[in-house]
Amino acid sequence: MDKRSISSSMEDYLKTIFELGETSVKTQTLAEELSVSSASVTGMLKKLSDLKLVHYERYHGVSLSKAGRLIALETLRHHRLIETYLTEALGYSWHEVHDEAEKLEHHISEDFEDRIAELLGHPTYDPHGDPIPQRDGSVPVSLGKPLTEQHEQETLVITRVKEQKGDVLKYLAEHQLIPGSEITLIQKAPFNGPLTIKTSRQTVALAFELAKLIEVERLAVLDSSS
Amino acid sequence: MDKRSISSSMEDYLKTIFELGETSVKTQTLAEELSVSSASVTGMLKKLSDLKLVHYERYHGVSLSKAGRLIALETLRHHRLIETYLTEALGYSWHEVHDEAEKLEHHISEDFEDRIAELLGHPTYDPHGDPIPQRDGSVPVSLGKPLTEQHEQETLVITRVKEQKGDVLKYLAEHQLIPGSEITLIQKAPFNGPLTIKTSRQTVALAFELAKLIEVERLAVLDSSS
DNA sequence: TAAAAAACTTAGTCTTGCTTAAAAATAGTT
DNA sequence: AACTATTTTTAAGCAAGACTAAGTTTTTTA
Repeated sequence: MDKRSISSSMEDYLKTIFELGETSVKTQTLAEELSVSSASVTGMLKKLSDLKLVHYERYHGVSLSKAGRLIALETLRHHRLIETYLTEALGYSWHEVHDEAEKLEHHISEDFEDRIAELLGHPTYDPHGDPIPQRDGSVPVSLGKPLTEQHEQETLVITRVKEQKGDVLKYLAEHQLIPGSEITLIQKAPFNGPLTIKTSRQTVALAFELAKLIEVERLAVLDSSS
Repeated sequence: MDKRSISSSMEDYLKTIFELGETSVKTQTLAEELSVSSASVTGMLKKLSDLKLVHYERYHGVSLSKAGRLIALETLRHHRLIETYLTEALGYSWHEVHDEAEKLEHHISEDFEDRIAELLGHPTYDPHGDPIPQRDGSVPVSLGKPLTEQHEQETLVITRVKEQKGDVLKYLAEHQLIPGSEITLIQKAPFNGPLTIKTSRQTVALAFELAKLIEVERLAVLDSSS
């Protein structure tokens, strides 16, 4: 109940559990994601469990409780609002915002949150196309599907890029692979091989693992009525 | 040398030592200012001394080293730039900015600092009239003198209000007692009694201790040669 | 289905920054 | 100059959050 008793560290754990999926999350996965030892994760999960923020059963993974989910969403909202604000108001490039937001998300007040949300016109997606959780705990839907699941020759619009690493994002931006861009999937090499993509400017080949992180929507459905 | 090894707590100590005066600062004074026990202060001073950030002699107070002073100024620069930014860009009132800045000052990057400084036109004073240390370590001069040192009947301009408490600041703002305002010192009661002040709107009486925190400049010197 | 491998937890430490209580040094007073 | 009062420091310990090493439990594999 008392939000003041939740540390930055706890917020990071809760946020990460949320991001790793609605289903049960394993100790090791969390450890890797948070760059921390498994033993540290176990220790923290016990603490979060005592606070009723997670459902945790020894040896069997963890998932968020209702209360924990709210804190995760709040933290994620901070993160994504800050990323949006840095981009829109302070002229950051999208590959520069993650680290700054990662620190600030734990230290802004609700008042600050409200003010930047207001100033940005209550955005629903951040510069990466990630949905921004709303104050009421709802999360805007993401209609896009991974690029890897699309058919060849289809014309698509990028809706989201689920990558965090600055250098990768910089590379993608240099090739116009950002939300809103129109692309055509030229070829998918077999055995999870690279995907060849045509942008407005050029043709690029993307590793399967990277393409999986790019979500797209079909530009227009033309084969059916109207 | 490695700035990453300086904690938020250390930054607060250094900043506070700086604010408490160029001269040697006592353990107890620091303890009160930081809301911490004297024993904690002693412990931290030993650590800061090992890092060569302060000159500390047991039982005889502490002062900043050159390196410590730079960190204090950097922290103070963050604080005052953030206060200015919150006021100018996010519509905060001056009595709301302190607490927010107090948290954020430890967590913004140099990049963020540069961007907001640029956006604000490299300001030299914050909304309270406090000088904003510059990146090179210089501090803009403050020419004002405490209201308590002025003569009666003098017309003055407020240049600085050295108060932090939100409720007091709110009260002062409601009476136009903010930097830039023109006032006349009507009367100084003897024995450090209250001061009577005329603003553009009304006449107010201020406790001596509060008036001491208000710095002013004479509006114009008319008695000497052009 | 039992042995080997992998994943997870427990136990014991470390660091930071804080606390209280007791001891030591400085300052003030007569 | 000595005694008391004040200030400061030392000592011991706590809580958070991390670590390593060792011990369990679960899963995989033969």
